[in-house]
Amino acid sequence: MVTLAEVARHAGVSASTVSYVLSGKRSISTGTRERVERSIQQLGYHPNAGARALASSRSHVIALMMPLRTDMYVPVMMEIAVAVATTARAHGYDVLLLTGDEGPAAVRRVTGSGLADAMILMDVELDDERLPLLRDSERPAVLIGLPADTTELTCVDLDFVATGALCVEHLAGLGHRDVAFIGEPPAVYERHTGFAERTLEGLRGKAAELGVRLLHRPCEAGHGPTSATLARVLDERPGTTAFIVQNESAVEPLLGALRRRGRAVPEDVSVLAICPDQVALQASVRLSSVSIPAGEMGRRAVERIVAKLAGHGEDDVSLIPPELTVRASSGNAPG
Amino acid sequence: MVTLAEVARHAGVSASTVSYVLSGKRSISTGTRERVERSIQQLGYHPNAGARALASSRSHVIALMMPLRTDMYVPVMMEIAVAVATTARAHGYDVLLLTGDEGPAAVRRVTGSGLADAMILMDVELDDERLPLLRDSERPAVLIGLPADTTELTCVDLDFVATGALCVEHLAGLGHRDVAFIGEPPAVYERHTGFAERTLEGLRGKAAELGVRLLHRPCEAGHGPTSATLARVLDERPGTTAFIVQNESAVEPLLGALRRRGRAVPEDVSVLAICPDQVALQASVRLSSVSIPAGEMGRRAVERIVAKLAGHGEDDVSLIPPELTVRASSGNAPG
DNA sequence: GTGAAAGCGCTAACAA
DNA sequence: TTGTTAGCGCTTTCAC
Repeated sequence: MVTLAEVARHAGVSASTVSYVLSGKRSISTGTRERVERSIQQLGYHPNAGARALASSRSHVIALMMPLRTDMYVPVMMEIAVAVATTARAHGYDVLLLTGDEGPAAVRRVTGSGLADAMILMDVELDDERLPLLRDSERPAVLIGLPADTTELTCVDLDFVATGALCVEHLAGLGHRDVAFIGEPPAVYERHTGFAERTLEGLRGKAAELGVRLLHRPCEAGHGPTSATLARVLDERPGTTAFIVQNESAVEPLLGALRRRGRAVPEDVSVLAICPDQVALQASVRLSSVSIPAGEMGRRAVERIVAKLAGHGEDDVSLIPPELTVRASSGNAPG
Repeated sequence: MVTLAEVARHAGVSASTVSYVLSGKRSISTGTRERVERSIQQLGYHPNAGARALASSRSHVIALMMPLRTDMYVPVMMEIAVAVATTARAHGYDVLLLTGDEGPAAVRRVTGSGLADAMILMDVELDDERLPLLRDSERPAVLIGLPADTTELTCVDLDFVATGALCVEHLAGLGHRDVAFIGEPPAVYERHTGFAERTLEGLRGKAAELGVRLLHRPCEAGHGPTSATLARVLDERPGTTAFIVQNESAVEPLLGALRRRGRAVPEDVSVLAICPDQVALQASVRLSSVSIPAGEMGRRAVERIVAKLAGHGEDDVSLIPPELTVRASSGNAPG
């Protein structure tokens, strides 16, 4: 293993000079810098991460805590993770992957040991048990998702309240008066997941405002449960002319079930999805949708973290405004 | 920040004693151990990761290198990642997430800096450019997937050759003589991804052996491309009575397209998938399938790594035998 | 612009 | 069974 001392000897300078060439924390004459850089190349030197962390009390690692639940749409999680990793690298950080199963203990372990300089938490619940720890910790943290109380916390998320409102607005504008909302599986609501409740809030608020009748039905993944949910909705509200879907695994089954009942999209019923663009585009009907900006969320989270680690950057909530793309699945209410 | 020295003082013992209580590398009297453990609790001590890594030259971190490509089925990657993280934690290791975009440089960086003790690589190509580095490195590595040349390498994978053979065998046993194989998108084959080529090898070998006619068609994701592929197959081989699908995004579109053509599954055509159980179960027809044991692959990879880090464990290829579950989508050939 | 040297917190001989 | 101590490789004051 090549050490900094060996590089220093090879370049004929002191250890501190090599260190400063690497960190750029003091000015170095061009000649010296070049000599050092050449030695680094020739010897194939890589600074030892542990030694660096010990001496500087900075690991240059960001911890990313992911849920290990399987009832959330996985590609979104993955896209966030990849965006986090990529953005972090661009800022000189590596990413440590933590799964949710350790719970608050993981927060203690990682912050306590100096394994990571900061953390990003996904899948935040409204009253998340990790939050008190985060508030007390002196290490920066960013939540992807919004808890009930955001004081002393930095959060990044899609504005789901606005998303819900936007969906209702779009459909109301097309003349729909009876709208059904096909949501995530019941467990997601029972867990009080922030995004699910906030979407509902936006939906209900705007529906009340515009005099739209709204039916909310959580829905398990798969064809069977989706058909059953649809059947129930149409029994209870035969006049339903539009569906809002926030459940990737129900999108295609719903389209199939509507077809089997002879309901044409968008002539007889409109379908509006809240999902990643990829899902909207690959569905059997090109779906009008509000997209989930997963990559953008991951990127923003890292940028917030990096700013905080650099000293600037205060606590705040950064909500990404929803964007609705009209495609082939929404149209005027029939009649 | 609480240090080991403070714990030692608090417990009235020396630093090394605390260290040995933590590592278990030498026997400690029960009384001392209890005193030390109580001090650790009371002070809320967490060993500093950097210092530990520096002194022991072990970071207790395993790097996991993931592709950032999006043309592979994401839930499988994710399931592997979660299994790796969970299993690693159970063995006292953390997981560093690397995306593929740094390529071989990431291998150099991580092994050179001692950031990680070992690495796990996913999405291995047949002639992967990271392999020479891995062979030279003194740090253990495990590949999830199989390159062309496995000498000096440790690999874990589903036995895709056997998988292909098993699929043909099952269908041939049901009397099918004309089988079409709907594969991954063309890019996957052009990249010479190990699993795709090996599946094909198993398929072709067994088909030749049993006198089954096999048509291979790569297929892009989505409804449009899948319908087009199906149309082409049925034009070229009107007698096709069975489909093998190794492409999660084509499964449901294929079933839909067959329905639209009035072909009943499994009475008119059989469909056999190579996919995770979840996909097979959530499809509109419960699919006969060979499952992708993603979790098992992640677990095995970590166990191999841990064994190597402990000194035992030699290089070898660990192939998981395929398991075919017959569900509702495969049956006797018509006629 | 550069060097010398004192740690950072822990591990693992070596001693007792 | 326990203590003493010399590093591990780097950063960063302090001095020049």
